[in-house]
Amino acid sequence: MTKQRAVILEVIRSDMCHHTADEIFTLAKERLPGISRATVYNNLKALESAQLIRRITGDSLSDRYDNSYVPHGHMICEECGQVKDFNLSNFDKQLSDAIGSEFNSYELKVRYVCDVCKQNECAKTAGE
Amino acid sequence: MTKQRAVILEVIRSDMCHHTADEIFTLAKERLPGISRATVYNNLKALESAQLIRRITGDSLSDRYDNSYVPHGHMICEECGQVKDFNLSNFDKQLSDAIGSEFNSYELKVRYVCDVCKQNECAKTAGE
DNA sequence: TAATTTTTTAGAATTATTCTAATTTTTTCA
DNA sequence: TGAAAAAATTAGAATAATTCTAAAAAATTA
Repeated sequence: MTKQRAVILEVIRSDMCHHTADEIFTLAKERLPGISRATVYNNLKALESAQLIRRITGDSLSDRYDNSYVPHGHMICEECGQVKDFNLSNFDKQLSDAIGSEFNSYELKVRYVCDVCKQNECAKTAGE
Repeated sequence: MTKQRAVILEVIRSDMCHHTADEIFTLAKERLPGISRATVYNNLKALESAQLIRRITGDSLSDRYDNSYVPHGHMICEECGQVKDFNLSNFDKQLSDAIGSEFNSYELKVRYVCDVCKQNECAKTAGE
């Protein structure tokens, strides 16, 4: 665990946001000005192999990183892009039944419009 | 519906594979040698907006396209990369309950090892 | 401490995708 | 039908995320 790796992990754990590699690079740079982009990418990979974080793909152009390795759902607001976590009870069992096999992990993303944006939408529509 | 768009849609519908944009470009080129990459990308977007196909993100570096717009699960073998479809019954209800809101779509990917690869793995292990 | 291994760094290279501007095709409707 | 307008296509340049490379630095081992 080098100091670069420690800082990267701290950045990811410091809030509930699901940051992109580039955001993590920027945040890590505040504490370790000399850090290089390649180091961030290398360590994100290493941390995922070590099951300390989880990569979540496909929300935007760039991948994001979750501070928990345990699979769970992500709900993504289509208006503001905010990502929240959620859980389904007994989902592992349900999933292995459905695919007829054990599995290693899953990724579940739901696209919706969050309450705040829903209100704004109504406001916008009403104003027209 | 231009002839380029028709060919792209045919390519996607011609088999059960979930092709990448680049594969679709190559396959479309066989039938329409002058077709351009930009046309493929433009039309994949247009076809998705028209709800005729669905983009699936994050399986590999490049996005893939599904010949059905209706959300369903994808099970991805971690060894050979093959993608299969699967369904969960009553999943829509379960999902909206879990997130406490209606949603627009979801994406569910399960990583596992398919039967064929599982056997090969055993064979490999046994041979060592 | 010396030797070896691992990590980091800066920047080049690669890959997927988007953008641009010119051209072609399609559509509209007089 | 045919001129005008709108939409789609093309080739290639531009962009953005990520990976690669080779040299330097740091950490580990003996």
